[in-house]
Amino acid sequence: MLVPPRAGLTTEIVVETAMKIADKEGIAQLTLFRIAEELGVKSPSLYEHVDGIEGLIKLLRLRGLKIMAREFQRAVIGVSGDEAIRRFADSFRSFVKEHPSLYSLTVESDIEDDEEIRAVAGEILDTIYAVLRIYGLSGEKLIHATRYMRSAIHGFVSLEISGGFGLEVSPDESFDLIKEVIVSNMKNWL
Amino acid sequence: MLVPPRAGLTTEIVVETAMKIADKEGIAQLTLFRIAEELGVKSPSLYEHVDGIEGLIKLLRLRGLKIMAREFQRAVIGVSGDEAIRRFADSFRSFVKEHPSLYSLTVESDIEDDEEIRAVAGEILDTIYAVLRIYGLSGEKLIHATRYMRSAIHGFVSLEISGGFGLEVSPDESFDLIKEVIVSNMKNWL
DNA sequence: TGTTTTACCTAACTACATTAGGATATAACC
DNA sequence: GGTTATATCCTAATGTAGTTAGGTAAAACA
Repeated sequence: MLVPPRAGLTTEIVVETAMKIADKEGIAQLTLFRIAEELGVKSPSLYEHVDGIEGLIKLLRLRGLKIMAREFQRAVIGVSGDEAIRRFADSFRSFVKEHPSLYSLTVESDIEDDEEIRAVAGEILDTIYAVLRIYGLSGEKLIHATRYMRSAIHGFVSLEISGGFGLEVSPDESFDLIKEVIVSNMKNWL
Repeated sequence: MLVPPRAGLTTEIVVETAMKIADKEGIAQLTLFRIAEELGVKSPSLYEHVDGIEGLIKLLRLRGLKIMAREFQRAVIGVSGDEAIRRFADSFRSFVKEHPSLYSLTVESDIEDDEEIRAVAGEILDTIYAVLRIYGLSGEKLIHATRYMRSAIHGFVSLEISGGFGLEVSPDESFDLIKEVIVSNMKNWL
């Protein structure tokens, strides 16, 4: 049959499709109508698989955090110290460039009560902690240093994807410098 | 008359009201209907004063940038060097806490073709340049250093307002440390 | 004072999210 | 294999928001 009587959707397929639309066409284009069209069904049918647009966005947020957690862990496996920081920063930036909309969703956590989301976010934090503990950081110092590193990297990539930097001067070079600044700050944290 | 026949609106009043709603109730509540209700008119009437929701948001973005430009300039008047950096950072954070929604609008510039917006954004950059030139920075070094400082401060405050930090460890203390890290980095920029 | 302009209105249209209820393919079971 | 049950899809209809068209009366002006 050219048009199968059932599309054979799953929550997984809907989330995957939503992710592609969000990252390729922007978050504004992410409507149930648009997703349904892409999947060859009508928008009310999606309610069988996701809990409305709100529920879908929660799933996207979780998906984004899971990908980040995985990529960050892979990035720092087998390395430590300065090189681990550089690889973490690079994998962070790569993720954001590949999934700009997904990333923006992961930031808008808004007092997240979802247990699973909290767990994956905790995994990401643990990866950072593992990297920074090599520098002798622990306790509150570790927390402050982590906040600093997250701020600098998140700040850079979020300004970058929203077009906040001019392009006459190379953003790659700026990012390289920022990585080195972070590295040197960790070597003798206040 | 209890109900005046004309509300006597101006673009200014509409923008001001929109700003209050956005910052107090969140960007999601910022609808023409909500603004009209607040002003005692019907939503189509707003089209006399602003160019739809899109035009209103552009005005809000401009308004946000103008306030920022003014506050940052005032913050660093009469001081220079380390203290100027600290005051800039503090006024940045204060603005974002007071106008979280307005701030988020200023970040989503998206290849802004608006000449006025570009001009005000340039003013803000000039203030930062003026502060950092004291450290002997110029040319590309100045650009890189500026990007670093913006990234760290923007990163911190945007993570902070979106609830990205736990509260067991004081965010104020983290921010104080970040300011000192930035100061020391400027003293011997790479 | 008469005329024009402006600021508001109602009515109506579009887009999107959502719910209710129905049809049938697919799966489960006998 | 035939019957039943469930799940997946549908159409129809509702609510909210943005927007446009066109009307009316207040305000500005000459």
